[in-house]
Amino acid sequence: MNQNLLEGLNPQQVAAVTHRGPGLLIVAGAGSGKTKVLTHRIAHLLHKKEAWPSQILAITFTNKAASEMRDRVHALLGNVADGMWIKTFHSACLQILRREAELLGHDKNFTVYDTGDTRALIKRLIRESGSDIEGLKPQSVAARISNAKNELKDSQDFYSMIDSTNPKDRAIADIFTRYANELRKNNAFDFDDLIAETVYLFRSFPNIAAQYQKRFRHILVDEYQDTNHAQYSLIRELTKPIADAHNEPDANTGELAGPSAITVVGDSDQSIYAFRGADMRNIAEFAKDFPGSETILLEQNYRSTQNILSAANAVISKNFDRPEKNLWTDSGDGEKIISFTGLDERAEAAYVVDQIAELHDLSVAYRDIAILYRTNALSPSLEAELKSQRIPYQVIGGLKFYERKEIKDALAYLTSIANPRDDEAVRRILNEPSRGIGEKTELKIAELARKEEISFRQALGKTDTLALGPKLTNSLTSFSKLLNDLDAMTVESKIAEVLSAALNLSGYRGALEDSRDPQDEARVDNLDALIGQVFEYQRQNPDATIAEYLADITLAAAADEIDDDSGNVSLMTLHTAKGLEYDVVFLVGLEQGTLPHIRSFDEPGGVAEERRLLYVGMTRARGRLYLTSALQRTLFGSTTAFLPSSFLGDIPPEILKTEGAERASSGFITGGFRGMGSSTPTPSLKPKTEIAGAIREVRDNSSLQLAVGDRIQHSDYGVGTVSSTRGEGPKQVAEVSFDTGATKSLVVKIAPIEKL
DNA sequence: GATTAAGTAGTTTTT
DNA sequence: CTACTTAATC
Repeated sequence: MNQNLLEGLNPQQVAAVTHRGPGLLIVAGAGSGKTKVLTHRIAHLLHKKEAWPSQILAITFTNKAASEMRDRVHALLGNVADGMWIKTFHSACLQILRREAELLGHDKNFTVYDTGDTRALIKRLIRESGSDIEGLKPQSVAARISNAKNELKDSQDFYSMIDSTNPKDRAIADIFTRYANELRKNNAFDFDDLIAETVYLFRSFPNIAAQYQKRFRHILVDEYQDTNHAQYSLIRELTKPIADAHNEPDANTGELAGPSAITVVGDSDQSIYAFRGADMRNIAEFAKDFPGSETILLEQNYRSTQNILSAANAVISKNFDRPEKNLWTDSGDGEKIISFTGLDERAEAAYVVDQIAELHDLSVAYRDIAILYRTNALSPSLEAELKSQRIPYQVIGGLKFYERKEIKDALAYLTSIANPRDDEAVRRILNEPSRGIGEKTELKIAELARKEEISFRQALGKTDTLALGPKLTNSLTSFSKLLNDLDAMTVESKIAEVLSAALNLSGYRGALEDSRDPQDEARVDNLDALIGQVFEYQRQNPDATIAEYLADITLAAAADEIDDDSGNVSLMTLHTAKGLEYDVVFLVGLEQGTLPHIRSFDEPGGVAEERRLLYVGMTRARGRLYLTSALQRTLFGSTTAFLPSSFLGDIPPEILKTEGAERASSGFITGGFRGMGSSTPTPSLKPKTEIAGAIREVRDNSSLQLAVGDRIQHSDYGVGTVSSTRGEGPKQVAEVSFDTGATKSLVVKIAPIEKL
C-alpha cells in the first residue's frame, strides 16, 4: 500500500494523475512515463474512493501490457484493485459479445476467426462464386473487407462505396455479402467484427449500451494514436450521455449518472498502424470530440540518453504536419549512435552479434538487448549468426506457433466441438487425418447442409441419404460419431484431455507417428507442446470453456510471447517493439527499400509512417543504439544492391559514429551520407580484432624456435636454460631447467616466455 | 482419391 | 527461395 501516489512524479505527471473532468488527453512522448501516469491515475481514483475497481475500463495495446498494468496497480494498492477491466480493445469486446451474443444471432460459444481462417473462408467463397475469373486474391479481398469493417461499413455500405462499373469491385462486394452470411451461419466473428459488432450492439440496443455506460465510469485508452474509426466509435458509444429511459438516480444523492470520463494517452509521432485503419486524427481532434477536456504534455524522457533523443528527434522532425514537441532528458549525452554498413546481410549480422558478445562481456545482460527490423524476413541471417556464436535468443512473432498446420488442425477439432455450427472448422478436419473423403464428397455434404438448412456437422449425421458407397458412408459415420463422443467428453473432462482424446481417437497423432516424413516427427512434438500449453492455460484459468480458450489464443499478440526473464536477446519487428524498451537496441536493415519499405513509396503518407516507425525503434533504446545496414541483401533467392536509408542522413553527424570499412571504398554509397565520411574517421571493425589479436600476440611465439642451451625468461618461473626440445614449428616443446631448480616442459608457441 | 512431380506466383507491418 | 497450386500418374 502506497501512502503517496504522487511521490516521484514531475509536475505534468502529477497534473495528469490528479486531473478530474470529462476528458483528458495526455500527449506522452516516448519514454515519458505514460504507463506510470496511467497506473497512478487509476490507483489515485481508487484510493480516493472516486471509483470502484469495477468502474474502471482501461484499454491497452497488448495483453502483456494489460497484465503489467494490472500488476502495477496491484503493487500500489493491493488486491482492492480486483474487478477492473484492463484489456485490449479486442478482448474487452470479446467479453461483451460473449455476454450479449444472442442479441446478434450468435450463441456464446462463437468462434473468433484469425487472419488465416478469414483468408481460407474468403478463398473458398471466391472459388464457389466463380469470381476467381476476376483474378481476385483472397488476401486483397480480405484487406478490402477488413478496411471497410474498420470504417464501420457493412457489405451494403460497401456496394454504395464502390465503382459499380468495375466488375472486380462488384465481385468483392458480393464476396463481402457472402462472407458476412457465412460468419453468421458459422456462429463466428472475425477480428474486425469484435469491435464493429460491439458498436452495432450498443447502437441497436440502447439498454445494453446504458448498462456498460453506467458501469464504466472511467475509461482510459493507451496508444490512442493507433485507434481506428471502429475503436474510436466504441469509445464514443461508451462515453455518451446515458439515455434517460435507462438511467436511474443515485440512491444517496438522487442525481442521474452523467457520461463516463475519458482519458486517452498517445503520441502522434508513434502512430504506426495506418495500414489497419489507425487514424491520427482521433488524437488530433480529441479536444473537439470531447468538449471540456484538457490536454497535458509529458515531454521529459526518462528512458534514453540525450544523444539517442537528439537523433530520434532529428529523424522525426522531418515529418510535416506534426505538432512540435520538445522531448528532453537530464540523463546526459551518453554514447554516440553507432552506424555500421556491412557488405551483405551476413556481414551485418556478424557485426551485430560480435557487438552483442562484446557487450555481454561488459556485463550487459542478453535480456536487455534487442534486435529490431522492419520485416520478419530479415531475421534468418541474424538467427543463424546468433546460433553459430551460441548466444541465446528469442524471436518474437514471425511464423507463429498457432499458424502451423498441425496446430490449426488440432484446434479445429476443439472448435468443431465447442462450436458445432462452425462449418469451416469441421470441413478443415473432415479429411485430416486422411479418411478417404475427398473434395466431391465434401461438396455433396455441403449441398445437403445447404438444402436442409442445417450445419455441415449436422449433415454429417444424415449422410445415409446421400447413397454413397459403403466405405465412404462408414468413414463418415465414424467421423460423426467421433465428434459426438468428444462432445460428450466435455461435460466431465478438461480441455487438455479432450484435445488429447481428439488427437488420439481420430488417428491424427498416429498418422504423424507412422509417417516417414521427417518433418512429421517435429509435428508430433508440436502437438505435445500444444497440449502442455493447454494444461498451463487451464491451471491459470480453471473455469475457462473451450471456446474461451480458443479465443484467448487467437487474440494473443506477438508481444505477449515475450519472456522478460528468459535471459535471451530479443528479435522482433519494429511494430512489435512498440511500448517496449531495452538497454541496447540494434536497428538492422536501414536501407532504402527496407526502411523505408519499398511498398510505402506509393502509399500516401507511407514514407512519413516509415519515419515514425524508425522513430519508435530508436526511442526503444535506453543507452546504446546501433543502426546497421547492408550494401546488398539476398532475399527470396536473388541478390540486390541497396542504398542506405535516406533517414540516416537526417541524423546529425556529430552524434553518429560510423563503423565498417566498406563504406569508404564505395563512393556511390557515401553520397547518401551528407559528408559523414569526411567528418568522422572510420575506425572500422579492426580495433576490436586487433585488441583480441594483441592479447594473443603476447603468447604467440610461433616464429620462435628454441635450441638446447638457449636462455629464456618466463613470466612466472624466471630465467632458465633449455635442456632439450622435441617437435618442430608450432608444436615444439622445450624442457627447461629454471635457475630456481624447477624443471618445466613448455609448449614454446603459447608459453609466456622470451628468448634472452 | 492419394501421391508425386513440375510449375508458378508472391513476398510489410498485426489484433 | 519457398509455399502453394496445378497436372499427371498410380
